[in-house]
Amino acid sequence: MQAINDAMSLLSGKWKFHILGTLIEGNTLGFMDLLREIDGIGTKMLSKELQDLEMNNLVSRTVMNTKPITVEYSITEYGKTLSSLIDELAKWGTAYRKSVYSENKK
Amino acid sequence: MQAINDAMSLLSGKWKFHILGTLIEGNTLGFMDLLREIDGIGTKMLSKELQDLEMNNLVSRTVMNTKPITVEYSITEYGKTLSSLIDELAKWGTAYRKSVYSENKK
DNA sequence: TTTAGTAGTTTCCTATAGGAAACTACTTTC
DNA sequence: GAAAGTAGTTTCCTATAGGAAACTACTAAA
Repeated sequence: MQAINDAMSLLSGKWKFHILGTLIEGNTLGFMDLLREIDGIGTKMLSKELQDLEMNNLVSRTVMNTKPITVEYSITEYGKTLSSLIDELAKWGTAYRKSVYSENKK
Repeated sequence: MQAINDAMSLLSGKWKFHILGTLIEGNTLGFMDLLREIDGIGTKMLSKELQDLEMNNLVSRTVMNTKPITVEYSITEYGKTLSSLIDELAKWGTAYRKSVYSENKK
């Protein structure tokens, strides 16, 4: 059960799963891409959470030599080990949403 | 990705996964059992989180006709649909912990 | 030279999550 | 009748998570 603590210490917060999920399906995205794709997140949180994820080697950050400067975020090989977990979370969430919906129809 | 929001709205907080994991492996436990098994949790949080989980039909609460009164908490059938998710989370956490350990040995 | 795009950082604020400790209430045992 | 066990609730407090808005800094296009 301590393992759950370890996992959640990296994945806690409102946005981590979102960011990871978006990067897993989108492969590489810029800062603005993420800001647009992740509904409701602001620049401060996105920046901070990306730093967290980068520190833990779940996400890589590459500054591109372009004008204007662009930055590419992508999921690392290590980050990909979370794919099935995030898939299951999303699947469960979908099923839950459906069950609430059918409940409300009664 | 909205599905992740839905899932996390039920599972957010420091203790939900712990409680669910403990109930999945322990089957039925009393309030004091949970308090003893979940390291660090206090009565207030345990009580509040159990109420949340019960409201969402993930955990069932049964008052037993004993003296002194005892209450049995157990995972519901619906709650069991989270088993594989929690398993994977724990597995991932274990692997992560091992990788940090071997990193520190270098 | 002003506008718009890139990628953030900083400041200020508030809501809430969560902890510690004390308390209720009831019963049985010592 | 005091202590210890059941299962919580209540109060008080603080740390932090997270949001809004303004700001930096650089470049290209208009």
